[in-house]
Amino acid sequence: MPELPEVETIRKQLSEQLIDAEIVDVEVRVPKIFVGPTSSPTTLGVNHILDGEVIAKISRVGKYLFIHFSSGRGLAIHLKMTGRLVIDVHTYATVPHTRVVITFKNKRKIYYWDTRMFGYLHVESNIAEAEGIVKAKLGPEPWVIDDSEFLRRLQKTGRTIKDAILDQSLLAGVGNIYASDGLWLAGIDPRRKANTLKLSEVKKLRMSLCTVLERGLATGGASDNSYVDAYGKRGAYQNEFLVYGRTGEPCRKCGRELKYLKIGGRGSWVCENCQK
DNA sequence: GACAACCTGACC
DNA sequence: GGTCAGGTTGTC
Repeated sequence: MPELPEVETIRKQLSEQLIDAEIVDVEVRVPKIFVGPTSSPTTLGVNHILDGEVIAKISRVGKYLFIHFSSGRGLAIHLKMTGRLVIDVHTYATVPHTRVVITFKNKRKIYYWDTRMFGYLHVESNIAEAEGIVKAKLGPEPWVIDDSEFLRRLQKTGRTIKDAILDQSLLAGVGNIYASDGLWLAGIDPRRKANTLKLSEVKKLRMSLCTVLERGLATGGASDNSYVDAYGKRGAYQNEFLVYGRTGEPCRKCGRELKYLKIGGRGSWVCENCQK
């Protein structure tokens, strides 16, 4: 599900609600999702490994979330395709696919819900260090990468530009929705080889990616499929997709039919008139 | 760099 | 029955 705007929305909401909250226990319904500090799954049932931990800060790198405890320990979280983190939406206690429940001393609860179970919560003994390792592995986010650095990175690969911007080690935070929409806004064909882009096109692409990510943030994210925010509410970016998922619908610039393509195994949408 | 794998569910 | 799905990792 979630790309940078969705994960950032959740990060903000968790921060608003749960700074200084103290954990009393963690209910593990699927052990492989709540992973212990030795990188091994925990056991089924109530787990006391985080008892007494107090949330000091919640940060995000790309699509990863880091819950920092005042002890220096923490949780590294990735929601992958269908992960949700919701606060106090108590219907989640009994609904199918709730995998982990964290309970706080003030009676509040975080439910981790995930149909496909690709996501995880990793217990980290040093969360700052864990965050640093992820940060080092990932590329910069679109609003901080330098245009010439972006160009340099794109010139090193023979892949399509679509594949390249989805590569988190090249550029962090962009997923299939914002990649598809950003390429359309920049007027660049997703099938182009990344190393054929000129500096002027790279600049335009970076700006366009920033624009669509900011639009995603402003609308509370894309709830085309299963995404909901930390309050269980849907975003609205799906109502203004530029091309994502709009097979056969008219291009918002020229009115021509948008085409569906498969690039690097992922769905892609393109206006062959506007994207070159 | 291509492709399968990790899973479940929705849709044709 | 088959294909597709917002992501990442590990294999050839």
